[in-house]
Amino acid sequence: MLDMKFIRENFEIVDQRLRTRGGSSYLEGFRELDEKRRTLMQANELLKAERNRVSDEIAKVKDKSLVQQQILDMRAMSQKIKEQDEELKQLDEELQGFLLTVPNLPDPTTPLGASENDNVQVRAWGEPRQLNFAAKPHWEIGESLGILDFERAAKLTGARFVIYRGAGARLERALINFMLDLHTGEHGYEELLPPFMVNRESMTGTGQLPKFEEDLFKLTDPEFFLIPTAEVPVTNMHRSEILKRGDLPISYTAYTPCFRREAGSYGKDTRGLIRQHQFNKVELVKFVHPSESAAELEKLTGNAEKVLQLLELPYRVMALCSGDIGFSAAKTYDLEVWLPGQSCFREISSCSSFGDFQARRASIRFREDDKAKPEFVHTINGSGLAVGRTLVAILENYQQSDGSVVIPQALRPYMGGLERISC
RNA sequence: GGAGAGAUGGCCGAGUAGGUCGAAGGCGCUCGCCUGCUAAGCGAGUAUACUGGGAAACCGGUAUCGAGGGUUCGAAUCCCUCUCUCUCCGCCA
Repeated sequence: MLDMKFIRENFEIVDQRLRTRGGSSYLEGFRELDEKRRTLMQANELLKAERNRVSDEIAKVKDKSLVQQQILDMRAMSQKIKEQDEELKQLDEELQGFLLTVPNLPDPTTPLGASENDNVQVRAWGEPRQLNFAAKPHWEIGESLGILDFERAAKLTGARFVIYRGAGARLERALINFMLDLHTGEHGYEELLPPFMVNRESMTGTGQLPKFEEDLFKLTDPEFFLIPTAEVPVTNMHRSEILKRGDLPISYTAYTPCFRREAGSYGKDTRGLIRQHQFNKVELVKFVHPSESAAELEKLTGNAEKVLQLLELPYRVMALCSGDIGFSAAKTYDLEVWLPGQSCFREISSCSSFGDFQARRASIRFREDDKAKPEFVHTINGSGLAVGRTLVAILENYQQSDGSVVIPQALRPYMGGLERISC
């Protein structure tokens, strides 16, 4: 959420920067609504001040029969105040609802552009493997090795689900452990295992709601939402808290399954593991001091890259352009891994800084020192990595001409020493 | 699922026959004094949001004692609903 006062005082600049996301103005109607609210509010508070003053006077008088007239006057005034309160509440809700649907300001370092075609490659690591045989896509490899079963998963649940079997299930589990061990052991993150369902407030705190409800799986009675990413429970952990300066930066890593409706993506990536309704992810989340936010994004991105490097999977780092960054993000780096089976780079991690956008929504603050007023922290998060897509990358990059798949060196300890998956 | 207890400021904790309570007291913290170190002592200060004025320092208003409604001229205090926490019983991985 953007600061209402900031929008008011910098309207043109804010409007202009938001427009770099594409589409028309996001601030239509803001000024009128804001003006209306403040005008009413001033009138209303004037009445309340008067009521408080007279009520104090009444309190001082022992014999209430002497102040019958004032009591009657105040009765009428209270009625008026009540009506205004009602009207004001509506305006507040309207304004709040409005602000919740305004996306974050793109960071000045976010490249300008209209679509993913305008994203900028920042760096690349590793040489895309040249296989001396016809590379197969991962779903063919997975099915022929008997480690991925899409058909039976469709029977159990439906399209966009999978059953991992045998070495495949173990490989997924090995990746999760490998990533968590790396981030906790080498990169200084604290491991969390949060709830996989959260309430509406949490979804609003990180920006999924109110705008993107159709992307979520929702439970009723009680109303919970299945998390689309661990970012939601982990970021909301410190919702409505005031942290100490010395606590920052806070770094958490968490494995969770992620649940996404993938509404509007019908026809896209229908085959294989790339786009599932349920997938596993190890997430990295940081709460940082505003002055450290840029550096911490670089660090977190590097932490995610490290996973790919240790697995020896070639990738490139893309800076997303203003038209392609997410609703809550100010700046985003995507890590794209090379997939020989499909001859393309695919997103395997998305690392974003949010400035104080999420912190303001979720009211996550800190004090510079014990004397200082609370300020909003900055939040940063990224996948470290999407586990299913990592498995895809391994299958496609490590496939052999005989149909088997070699296990990357770094994972073998997690696979009980297994060096190769074959039929 | 059944029975009971509770939710107050950064923390602990008073306050329930409605008004002088944004809220005692303590701790913590900040500034100053004092003490040749440390500890102790003394004095002052120390919530947040919105909003009006001001370049700013700052000054004023309103709201907030789990959340939302109600009663009242006036509610932390009374009534209703909800959420959460704790204890006991049942059930359960």
